[in-house]
Amino acid sequence: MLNAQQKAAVTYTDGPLLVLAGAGSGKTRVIIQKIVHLIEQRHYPAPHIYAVTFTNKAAQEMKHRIQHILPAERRRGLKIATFHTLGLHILKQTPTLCDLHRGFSIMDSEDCLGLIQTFLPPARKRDREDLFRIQQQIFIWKNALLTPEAVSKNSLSEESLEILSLFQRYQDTLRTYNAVDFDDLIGLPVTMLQKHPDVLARWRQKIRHLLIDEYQDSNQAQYQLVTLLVGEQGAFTAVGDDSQSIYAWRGAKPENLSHLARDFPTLKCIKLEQNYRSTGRILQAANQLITHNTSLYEKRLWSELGPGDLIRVLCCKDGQDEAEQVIADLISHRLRHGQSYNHYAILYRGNHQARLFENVLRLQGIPYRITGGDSWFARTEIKDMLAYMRLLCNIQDDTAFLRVFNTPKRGIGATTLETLSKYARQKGQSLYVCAGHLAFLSQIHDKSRQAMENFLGWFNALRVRRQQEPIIPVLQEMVKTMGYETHLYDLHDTSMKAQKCMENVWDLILWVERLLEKKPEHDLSDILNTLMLIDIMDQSNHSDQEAVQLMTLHASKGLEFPFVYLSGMEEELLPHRASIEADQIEEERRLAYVGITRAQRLLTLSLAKQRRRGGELHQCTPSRFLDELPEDNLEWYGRSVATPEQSLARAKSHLAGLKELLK
DNA sequence: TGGGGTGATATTTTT
DNA sequence: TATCACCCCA
Repeated sequence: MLNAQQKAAVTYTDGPLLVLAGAGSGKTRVIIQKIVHLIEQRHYPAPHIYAVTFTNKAAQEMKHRIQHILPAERRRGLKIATFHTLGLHILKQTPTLCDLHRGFSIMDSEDCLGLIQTFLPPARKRDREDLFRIQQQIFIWKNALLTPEAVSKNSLSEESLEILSLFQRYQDTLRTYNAVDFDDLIGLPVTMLQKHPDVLARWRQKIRHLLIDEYQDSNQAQYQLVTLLVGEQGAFTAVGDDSQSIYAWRGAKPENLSHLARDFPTLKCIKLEQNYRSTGRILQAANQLITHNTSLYEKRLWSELGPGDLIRVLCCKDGQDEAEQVIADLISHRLRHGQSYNHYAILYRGNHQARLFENVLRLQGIPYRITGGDSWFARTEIKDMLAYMRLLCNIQDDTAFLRVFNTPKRGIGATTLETLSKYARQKGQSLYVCAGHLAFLSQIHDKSRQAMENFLGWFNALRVRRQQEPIIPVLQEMVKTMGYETHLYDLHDTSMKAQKCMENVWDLILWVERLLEKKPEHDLSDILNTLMLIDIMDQSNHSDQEAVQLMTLHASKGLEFPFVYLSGMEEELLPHRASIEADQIEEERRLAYVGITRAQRLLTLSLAKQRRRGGELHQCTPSRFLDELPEDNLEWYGRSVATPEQSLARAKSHLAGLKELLK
């Protein structure tokens, strides 16, 4: 059953609609029901409805839920995807209008960073901070939809001027590689649609209603894309909550919520304030915390679920102790209440905090699942394989070539590569293409030439087969003949590791195969691009074997769990140090808000008195956010403020204990 | 192949 | 400090 506001949001189709939905107010439900309403009641054909989310997980969840409501034939052609996937769809329709060709590659942030690195003089290559600053600036420009030319019109500092020239070179290189980065997936469609009204008209016809989840996370470029696609009449439903805006660092503009009212005068706005998720005390705590922020939209969440339990605060000695206490508590709680492990979540600010918990969980033999952290694609063997596949599809992709040409080692060294780079730059063609030129081959030593010719012969044969045969056997053949397994055994000191890597390689092939089965009309390059945007782990996560969930606060948004442990409630960690310095406490507070509102029935906060950070042992102060919670709702454990005497006494007794043990 | 030692390096969040 | 890549030796 829907409440009055939810129902209004679902059935309103007269114009642009903004739904301000507090945490746990049934936001996703509204989107799903609205899709159903559009199809069933308003007879929109499913292919004309597009729902966009920001994370794969959210998209996945939505697809999953709609499967249970709409029969397959009714939802055929319905699009539920991330913003970046939408951008990819648009690019794929008309790549040439964006200066791309069919089969273009997507490069991830790491690839892009590596690319920028190649532009810098060797002396600067090692300065990570420098590198990061450059990437960040380029990212900011791209998200403001600025071209290098546009940027150059402003007066710039010397440093910015230098970054600008790198930006220019970066963009040019991507285009010659026939590649795009993540930001291009949004930016290129926007500029293209602005320039080509006919294409825009086609897309407007195709997308008769656009639904956008977590609208507060959209950035400038994404806002532009939305306004273009929905046209003046504004056939869209945007759902968002400014209190849950936690992606400002990635360019998200929560102001986009209010910009909608400015750009669409007929915008209707509906607030959802009834929370169906959490018990009263948890909700009160969240409400009170967020009042310390200046928010764009006033709202007050309320719940009918009763007050529920107190929020517990576990004060721990250090990070290790925190992990042990939390997990001990979890174990006993589970036993006492006969709960299953997947009803528990441990949340934290940064991925590195997962380690301590992971260790203890493993020690206790408790099943757990970590979301986020290093993705599959960060693994070397996966990146290697993807590079091979990318090159197979797109021989312009020099980044892929650079990875491929000497992995495994083929006796083609730095000198040869340098000669090749020079030659290729002169010719203005890709490395792979040039590598086959006689004019180049004659310039290098016999041994290198032999190696290069062998490699090219082998790879070209694969490319020919790719055109004519089913792709999977070709890929399998490639893996078997490329000598990668031997390379792995050389690389790793244990055969165990090498075997594991090889398994990953075969898993990847398996994934490609499965994706192909699911979408038979796709070719390898489509699959590759899909893989770049979807983390394999997201999908395998669907195996719902029971396990405790570990994830960052960011990753937890949109999810809910009966029992939540929110760890690391300390200054410099939950308001993160960098955010304190950058004066971005409000975003951190929203992050805490997101964490608290994940809990349905029981929330446990934990903090450590000291924590090792880098080399040093760091004394921690409890998070200021703890002071901002209603004290009556909190129940403290172990809050003995240790005076020096107490510490001394504790140390003595500890020592005595040790002596006892030694006897 | 596997064990152990050394030295460098990291610490915010993600498509 | 803890981990990881890397290297050497058995």
